Amino acid sequence: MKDFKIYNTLSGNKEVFKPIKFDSVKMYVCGPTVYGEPHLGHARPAITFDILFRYLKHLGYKVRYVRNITDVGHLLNDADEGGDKIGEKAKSLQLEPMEVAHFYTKKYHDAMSKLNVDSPSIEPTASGHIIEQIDMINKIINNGFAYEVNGSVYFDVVKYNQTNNYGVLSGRNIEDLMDNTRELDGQSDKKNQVDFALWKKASPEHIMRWSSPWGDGFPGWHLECSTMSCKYLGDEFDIHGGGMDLIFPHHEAEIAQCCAANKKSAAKYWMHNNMITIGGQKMGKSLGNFITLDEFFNGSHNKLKQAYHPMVIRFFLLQAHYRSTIDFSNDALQAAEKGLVRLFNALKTLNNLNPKQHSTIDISDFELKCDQAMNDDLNTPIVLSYLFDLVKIINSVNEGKQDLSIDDINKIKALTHKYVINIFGLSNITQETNSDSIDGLMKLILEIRNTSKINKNWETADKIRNTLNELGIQIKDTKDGATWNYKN
RNA sequence: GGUCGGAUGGCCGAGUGGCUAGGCAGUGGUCUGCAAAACCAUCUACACCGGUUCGAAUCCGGUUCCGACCUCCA
Repeated sequence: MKDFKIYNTLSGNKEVFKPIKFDSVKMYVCGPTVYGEPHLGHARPAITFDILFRYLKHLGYKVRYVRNITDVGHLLNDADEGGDKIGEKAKSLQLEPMEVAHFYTKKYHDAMSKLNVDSPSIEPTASGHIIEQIDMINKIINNGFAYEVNGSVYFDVVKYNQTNNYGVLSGRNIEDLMDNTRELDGQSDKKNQVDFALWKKASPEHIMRWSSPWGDGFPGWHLECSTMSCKYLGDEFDIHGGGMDLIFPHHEAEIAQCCAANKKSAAKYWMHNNMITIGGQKMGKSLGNFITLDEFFNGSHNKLKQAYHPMVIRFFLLQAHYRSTIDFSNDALQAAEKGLVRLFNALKTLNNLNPKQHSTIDISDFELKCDQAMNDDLNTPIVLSYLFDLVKIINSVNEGKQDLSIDDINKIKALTHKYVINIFGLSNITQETNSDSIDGLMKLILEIRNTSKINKNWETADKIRNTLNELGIQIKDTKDGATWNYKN
């Protein structure tokens, strides 16, 4: 437990993880804005931090994991007007904004559930914490780090930076930011371009709005995470996670808000997953190449050659380290699918191995090696490589080329269950039959085929094999007779 | 333009100053009436140019290319 290292964006180094309270961990991860179909980009942080959540629990910590739902329509463009995503969607569909948010929240939950992402401990919504956000704004104003103009409230970054470091996380310095920030393309109420909104006055046509001491409006787009993490995890908590694209400005602003309000910088460890690409290209709304999770699951996108089981996507993501970019392509996904099937076939084989008196192969250090890989900043691809070494061993034993004792078989069972099922959250994608009548039918058909084979009636035997194949059922002739399974 | 990261074999993707990552594909084999499946074995590598070192894919410098953020995004 003491050797668990994670990469902290704050320091730029791997650090030994030490929770603030010895036996419990408090973590916060930025969740989705629910205005559109959940897509591949949502899967990466969800799965990365699901693995972390599971691993921390496995290490024996009590974990409180908070992941928000952003259901407040923040401005598309912080500079001035521009619509908000949820509001725009609601207008175009002629729906109440909360109908839009609810619809996509449900879709997100469905997709996460298919990916076997565990539900976090708390999943708060931004709209449910308007009062808390207003309170936090007041704190920041009272501490002198925010100002009100025309019904909007802005964070005074320049003033904040005199006593704090705006840029601790992202490594930016304020002078560069001042130089680089674009010319205002409209009149802005902000004192400086680097300032960001804590509260925005709602224009008459803005449909998502709440009343506040500064008039009708809506909270700024960095505030909810600061507010909700403080509310449920305290002013100081252990881990804050999210995608790398959020480092600046979102997480930088969160730190500033928390310091300005509470004089404490919120999280001790900041963890960021890298992005995904599709065919080597960044996936993004603006590029129009994003593929929704549903499209992956049913193969309906024109860039996909087939449907991919959610577990294939999960497995595929685990084959890369979370801080590397990962490229999605049909070739890579098909490779992952085969690898996943092979892994689970071996686990099935493992249950039927004949133990011998002594093992001819030493498996004693596999668990240690797996643990070490996980402790090294969640190196899931290395763990998988060890698991595939075990696959090879299991198959060799099954072939009679190696022996394993009952003790060692049980050790392997425990180890694979711990990693494959509990920590990685994978499951078998091969369809198992669940119908007695199908089982009986197949048994009959295979018997008839076997009789044909004995009688050297190849025509009938092959017809059975080929027809079943066309129906999606694969016959496998083995030494011990024929078996069958559904093709994926 | 500023800040940061990357370039690994046919594809994906780890890693590291000397010791085979792994998956998929390919090739060879086992099995089979034939095939498929399954299993076993195995080939292809570290962008380019210099430097440090007994030794570099791994460290340092330079070059080229790619990407991320700076603007909504996971």
